[in-house]
Amino acid sequence: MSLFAVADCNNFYCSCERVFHPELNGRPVVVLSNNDGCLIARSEEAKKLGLKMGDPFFQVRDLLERERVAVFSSNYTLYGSMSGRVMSLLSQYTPSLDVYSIDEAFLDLSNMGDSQHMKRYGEQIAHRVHKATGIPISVGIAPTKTLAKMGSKFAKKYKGYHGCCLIDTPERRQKALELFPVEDVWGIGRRIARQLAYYNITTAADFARQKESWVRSKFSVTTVRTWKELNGESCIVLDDMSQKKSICTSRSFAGQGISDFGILEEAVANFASRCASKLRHQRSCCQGVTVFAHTSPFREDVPSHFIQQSVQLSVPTQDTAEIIKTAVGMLRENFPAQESTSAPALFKKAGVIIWNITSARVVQQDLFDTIDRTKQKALLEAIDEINRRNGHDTVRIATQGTNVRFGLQNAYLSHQYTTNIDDVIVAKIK
DNA sequence: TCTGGGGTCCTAGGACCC
DNA sequence: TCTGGGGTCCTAGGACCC
Repeated sequence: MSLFAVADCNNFYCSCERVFHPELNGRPVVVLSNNDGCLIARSEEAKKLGLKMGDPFFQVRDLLERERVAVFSSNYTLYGSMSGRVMSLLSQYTPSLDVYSIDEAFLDLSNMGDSQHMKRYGEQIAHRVHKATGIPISVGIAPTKTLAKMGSKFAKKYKGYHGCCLIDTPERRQKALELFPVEDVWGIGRRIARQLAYYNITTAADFARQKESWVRSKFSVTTVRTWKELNGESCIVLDDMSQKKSICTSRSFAGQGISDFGILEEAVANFASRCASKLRHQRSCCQGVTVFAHTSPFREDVPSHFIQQSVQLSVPTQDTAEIIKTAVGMLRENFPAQESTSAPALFKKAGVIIWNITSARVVQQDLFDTIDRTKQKALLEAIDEINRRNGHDTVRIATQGTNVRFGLQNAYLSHQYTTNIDDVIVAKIK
């Protein structure tokens, strides 16, 4: 009999900031996206003020000030490091840990004894993680991942669970399903929830009660799997997520946007370089490269422009220079010619995606290849090593430029408490 | 004025082949 | 006027996730 736990960090980014600002406990806190664009994390107090996920910062700024909400720019170095601490602790409680996202992981608890003891086990996990890292978490335990996710939401909502909700018996499952809105089920998004509402299906129990053939006829196999999981049949398998099948690096640009080709080219070169670096980090090569750039989708007063082009390379590569050259080449081909009469396109966001990813060990050679791949590999390894020691982009390709003119806006950035020696908190003893 | 970033899987439809 | 049938592969777009 299968049994899974999911451990979910509560309002993770906000909790990370609070670890180093304990005075913010009990107060509303929000964390902003890149460029301080919109809200991507809210503490419970902030949620109660009516602040929504994705709210544009400039629209809620007055409210934030009025309610004295603590505001932070996103600090991914800090969150990544705190996530590592949490995951490392969780791994001690299971033979098999699946890290699902920066703030969430599944623990396989199958064949680890009577499920009745698991309630206590889950509480221990929650308690230990909180005590050791300062991050509060919610644990859900059930025979399927979808039910476990449901459990973690109950554990988060009701303090009485002491951090862990166990949904093991059919009776408990039925009760939980009845109390749970179908749109909150893992795997049911806005679109499907709307269709279900049309059939008067509003709770998870309503959905679970339907016939499998009906679900199959109306939705895709993914939704059928969700339905099975709600009925206690475990069928969602997470594959290894450490080896990405596509890698994307993209940014929005602060302010008006970019109209100058040279600056956009430099940005794209840097995105391509980051992609190549992530690719080598997971010891892979890619054969597909996509570049895109577009104007703001929110502005109707200026001309909109979308650039997107992909290409398949003849030989899989992990070379920074080659990926930059490919991406920048496609950008140049598609960049709109400036007409003196009209205003230039203001590009607000751009990015590079690499795909068709394979292991670096088995690269299919091309008969007509003109590059000395062995020599190139040695060069890349040397560059990665220098950048690893001295900070990334110490050595870079000329197209990447020397100054970051499209720099991020992050006015409310906290320190690198856990990864930079100069930022480590100093304790004062009185 | 100011609206994130990075992924996965599924499906429909077109291209192409015999 | 009538214009096969079946299969595979690829891709774009949609839906979902955090």
